[in-house]
Amino acid sequence: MALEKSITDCNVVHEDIVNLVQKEMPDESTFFDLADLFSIFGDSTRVRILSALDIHEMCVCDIAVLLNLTKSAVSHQLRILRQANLVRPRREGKVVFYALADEHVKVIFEKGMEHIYE
Amino acid sequence: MALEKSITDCNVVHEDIVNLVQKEMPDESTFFDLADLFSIFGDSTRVRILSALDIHEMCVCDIAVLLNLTKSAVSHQLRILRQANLVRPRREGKVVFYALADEHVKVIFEKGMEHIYE
DNA sequence: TCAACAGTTGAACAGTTGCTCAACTGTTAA
DNA sequence: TTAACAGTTGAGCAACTGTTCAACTGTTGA
Repeated sequence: MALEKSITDCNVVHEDIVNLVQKEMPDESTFFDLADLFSIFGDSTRVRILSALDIHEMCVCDIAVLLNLTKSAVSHQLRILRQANLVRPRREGKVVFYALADEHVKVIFEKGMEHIYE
Repeated sequence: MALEKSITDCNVVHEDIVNLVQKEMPDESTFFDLADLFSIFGDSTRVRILSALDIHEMCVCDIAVLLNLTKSAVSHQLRILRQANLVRPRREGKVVFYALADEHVKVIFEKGMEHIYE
């Protein structure tokens, strides 16, 4: 694939490297998906919710009290987490319990921790 | 530690669970650090830069041409990546080469991919 | 049937963020 | 010394995001 015409004001300094990297790199859409996933982890409120649910499933009120947020704020964030398949709701009467959807969350967490504490 | 007075309009529905989770959860500052790290991965431009550098070290011009961005835009993003210790600069004459700082980046990437493609 | 409460939703607002632009620094080569 | 070019930086702007507020739905129990 040829290099697209650049909007930059500089010459290609190392065309061989650019071509190599362009050939090896994943599809552009992959990066949008990746960025979307990581930006969900990029908010401390959502990360705290995920961390809490990693310990025990909780209802919206529990989370709100634990993190000192309004039910509304929690619910908005849970919607985002739900849409990303990171949490799973379970209704029991008036109460909706949320739990982590899978193990990936935990692993991504741990890798982030490792980077911070080195 | 006692539960802080909640701003929510709801009663604690499951006080035992809230207390358990509160006891087990990491420090609040941990979540700010984690969110800061992940929000860096939460932008497709930065993710693309990191992915490119994962294949080969590159100078600012190379990256700009590859991703069809201005040098300025790339430089701004590289500063953010530098400050987070995710990339490392190496000057050679007029040219500054950037490379990934460590292996964590790669691992965090891969875990993100795994979640997307399941 | 209806009051009470858990949870959801959409609009609005404040704060944040990524890019552009223009001016700058640093290095090389003539 | 100075022109040329790689890269950096700060201000400004447009787009995005998280919270609040108010109104809503859904379920329970009296």
